[in-house]
Amino acid sequence: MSINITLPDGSVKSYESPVKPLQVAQDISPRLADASILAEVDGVAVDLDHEIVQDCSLMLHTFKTEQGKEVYWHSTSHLMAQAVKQLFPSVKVTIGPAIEQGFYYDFDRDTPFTDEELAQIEERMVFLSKQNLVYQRKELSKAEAVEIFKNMGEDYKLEILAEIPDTDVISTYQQGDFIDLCRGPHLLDTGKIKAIKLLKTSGAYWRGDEKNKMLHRIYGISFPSKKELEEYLEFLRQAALRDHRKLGKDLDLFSINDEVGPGLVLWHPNGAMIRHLIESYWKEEHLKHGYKLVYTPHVGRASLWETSGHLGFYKENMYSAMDVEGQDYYIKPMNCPFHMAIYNSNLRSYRELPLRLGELGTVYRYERSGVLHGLMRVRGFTQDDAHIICTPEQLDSEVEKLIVFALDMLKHFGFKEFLIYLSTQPDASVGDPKDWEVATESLRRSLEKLGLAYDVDKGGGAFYGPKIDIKIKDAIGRAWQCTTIQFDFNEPTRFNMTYIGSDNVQHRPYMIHRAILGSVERFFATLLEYHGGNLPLWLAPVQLMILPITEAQLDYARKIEEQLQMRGFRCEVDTRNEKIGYKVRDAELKKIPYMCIVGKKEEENGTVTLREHTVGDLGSMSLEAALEKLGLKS
RNA sequence: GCUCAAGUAGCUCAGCAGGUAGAGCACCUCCUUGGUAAGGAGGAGGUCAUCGGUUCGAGUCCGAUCUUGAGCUCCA
Repeated sequence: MSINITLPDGSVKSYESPVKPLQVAQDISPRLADASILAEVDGVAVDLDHEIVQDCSLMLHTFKTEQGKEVYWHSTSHLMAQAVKQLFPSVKVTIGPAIEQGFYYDFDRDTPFTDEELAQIEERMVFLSKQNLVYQRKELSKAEAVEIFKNMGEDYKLEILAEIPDTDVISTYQQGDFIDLCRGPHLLDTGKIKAIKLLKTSGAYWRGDEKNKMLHRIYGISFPSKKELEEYLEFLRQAALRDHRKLGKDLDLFSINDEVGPGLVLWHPNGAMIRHLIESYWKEEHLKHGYKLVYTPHVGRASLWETSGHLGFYKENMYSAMDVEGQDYYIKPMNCPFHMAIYNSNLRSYRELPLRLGELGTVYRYERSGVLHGLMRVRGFTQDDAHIICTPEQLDSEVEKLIVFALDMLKHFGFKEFLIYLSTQPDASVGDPKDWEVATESLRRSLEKLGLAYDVDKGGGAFYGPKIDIKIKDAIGRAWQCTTIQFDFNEPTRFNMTYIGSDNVQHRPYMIHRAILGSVERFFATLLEYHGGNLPLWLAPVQLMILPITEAQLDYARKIEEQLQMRGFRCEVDTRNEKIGYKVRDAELKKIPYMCIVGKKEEENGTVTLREHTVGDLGSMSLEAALEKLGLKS
């Protein structure tokens, strides 16, 4: 009898007796064996010492793959739990999964972990990793597992066990004196974990439910080499430099003021200029794409919000009512009811559809104080909102056009990587199941037709319709949701929206609620972080700073300024009585894309010397030549 | 909202066994008129988040409130 193992490249290795993935790796190359973390046998993740007894396909994962990292970090979280239990025996362990970047483990104890304790734990982890403790898998019955964790007094593990069917086989992993309930797989031994860093602590509710006890969470990360850890820590430092809150302060773009109120943004002149440029571009593009721009009020009567349903399903996000001559008015958390009202202001014909109503609409939502975050999460923000009202026949082409429009617009701002999600019907939802089917399929068809890769978020749609979300990938890998394309089966019915078809009969239109940038605030923040504050020329609030060498060139500098302004460039003259090096440094720190240096030589020759931000001197040239250079970049 | 941490000059931060508040940068004035990332001198600027308490005396200790940060939960 021989066992044939098919490798990912299609080649087959044969063995005469049962074999472990580690041995197969060893036979391919010792380096692979050393780097391997787990194996996938016929698509099932297993430990490297799992015995293969029959023909199968085999794939080995190293730290390079997602699964490899996940297992590596998961094993490290066990190591951390072991260290914590050794140092603080009275602490109870709960759960400790791998996350996107690293891992965490939640512990139950009275006080949070201090920085000193963190260092202590880290030290113990390093000590334990050097012991090369083997992660031993054991399979047992539920009753046996309950017995073990009961003796250990690990109540949380018992709670998890209680939810597992009695007949299931339970697995535990033990390294040294530490045993944990775990499905696995895991690393072979703790020695594989070479570089460890515990990053931060925080509170976390047991099972993520705020009614439960607050546990103490420790976040950490680990790598197979010190070098990789160093690189990661450097990456974190770079991320901090790109934080839009820091850039916003450094570049004087916006502020949030205590007295004005948390989550309410003040746009300073430079930030406002960038926003103006974004919005102008947005409006132009929407007009080109057949949208009609509208403006709507910031408040509306209670009855409007009753009709729309917001007072029913969105009330906890709305500010309390204000009294106007005995009537309740609410500040708007969304723009849609107003757009619906515009639609309903006339009897509509199918000839008018699709009707695309767009607005940069400022909305106010109550956000719990703990969730506010710079411009990413605020209480007053402007959505680049639009509602597309169309006939069922127009649905596909509208969705398709919309996706293309959204991606084109995001690309224009420099973004290159996108994550696309299709969210389907949740358990609790309104609308005809047939409509859900039609709408979801329309979304899916469009994505497929455009050849876009997407993930399905099953049951992740809004209660009123399925949606497509596009998230932008940051230069440092973080994803931020911008575009959302949502079907709405709720409001057309609630507002009794209709159109007269060619058959002279009233029909209910389809309605798509969409935002491409999402909110101007969040988009602005993402844009800033993505470019690290070095905005492309067309978005720079000041595109060019004119720097006279001495005060003698002030007049010449002003003349250059005038000519540049005439040509539509945003420029300023640094008139301060400072040396050129000082002014250059200042313009560099302000991340102004270009500098125009004018001294005696330039004035005599009627030229300018151009300098590009972060690049340096571009040499002397005529103003025309300089303009041409700038024109090409804009 | 919850847990923990923090709030000192416009910015970045120091200060403490409780004894009249400090630096650098930025700002203002003067000197310097200079060639691509900081020339020099001087000056002004703070009810140490707010309110209350302990104390002869509080930026420093205690409490409450507000705000910020890291998370949890929730979302554009």
